[in-house]
Amino acid sequence: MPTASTRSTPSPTGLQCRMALLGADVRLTPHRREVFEVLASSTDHPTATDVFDRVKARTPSISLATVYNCLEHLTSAGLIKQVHLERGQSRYCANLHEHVHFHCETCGKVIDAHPAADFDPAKFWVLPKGTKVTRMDIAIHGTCDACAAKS
Amino acid sequence: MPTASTRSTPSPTGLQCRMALLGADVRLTPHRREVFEVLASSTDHPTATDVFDRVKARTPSISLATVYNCLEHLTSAGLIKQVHLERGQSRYCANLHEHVHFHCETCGKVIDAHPAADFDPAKFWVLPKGTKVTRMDIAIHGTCDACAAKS
DNA sequence: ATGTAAAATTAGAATCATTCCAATTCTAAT
DNA sequence: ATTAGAATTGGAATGATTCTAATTTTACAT
Ligand SMILES: [Mn+2]
Ligand SMILES: [Mn+2]
Ligand SMILES: [Zn+2]
Ligand SMILES: [Zn+2]
Repeated sequence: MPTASTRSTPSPTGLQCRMALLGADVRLTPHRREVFEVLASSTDHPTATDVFDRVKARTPSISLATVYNCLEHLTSAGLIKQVHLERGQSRYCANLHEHVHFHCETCGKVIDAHPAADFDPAKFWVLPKGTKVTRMDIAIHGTCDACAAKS
Repeated sequence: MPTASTRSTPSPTGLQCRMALLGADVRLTPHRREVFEVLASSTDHPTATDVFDRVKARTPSISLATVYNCLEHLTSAGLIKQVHLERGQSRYCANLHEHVHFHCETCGKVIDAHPAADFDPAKFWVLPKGTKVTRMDIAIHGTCDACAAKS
């Protein structure tokens, strides 16, 4: 008869699926789980302190240093993505599908934008022969629907 | 007969042409000229302290605060561009042609990459109806020709 | 030329996201 | 139960950038 200490986790989390899928090996501590859960249930690309505040609601003892640490480990394992806009604080994103970020310069909202079906990015810019491209970082700036409507 | 203090500037600088072209109005102080000259003769996207060091060679009395100030004024007049790569220090670029930046992750070099002739960026990502795009920020990461050859 | 107000320049202090550090606590395997 | 390695913690350190308040320079009117 399973006791509290031996019961298995309630259900495979998105995190576990993700780890299996990616063959990532990070120790899955309770804190890292919490940080991931917060991020996976956010669509607004929170900063480290945003994540800190949200995790704190459920785990008041966690420290900001640990949040930074968790975000760093989850990121380098490829389980989440770090997002940079201009020189603002780093934001984090749990969406692993190929996508870019739209930033509304009026309200500050950051939303995901996915590439159209027929999109091959590498061929649109002229690079010196021999250059190897590994990754592109694309941010689109403008005004979101709601803000555009207001003006 | 023109004296040293009244003689006109030797020749229209790139900066003056640029100002006329853009209808920009910034006071053209000697420091701002120097900062612009340094940038216009660089292809490596120097940081503020890089610019500081280079200007200092010709004008040893200039301060870092002034360099930041000049870069800020030139940027907001649209005479130069500020460049952001990940969370590194801001870099600056005097190339006003539409272009993106290639960053070699091995040697750190940053080079300009211009769009292919038939390029219309706005249509490649799916954005919510009503979104207005004003600008895109694109960085390409990888290995430059020289570094790729070495490995 | 001289005086005046606005703008530029300066050194140094302040800011603030992030990283580092050293001490403590937790975890997993023996 | 021991023990080594990893995670967590609070607080200090870092470093690019911005701010401040004093000084100097500039543009313009007298
Ligand atoms: Mn995203
Ligand atoms: Mn450039
Ligand atoms: Zn908006
Ligand atoms: Zn290189």
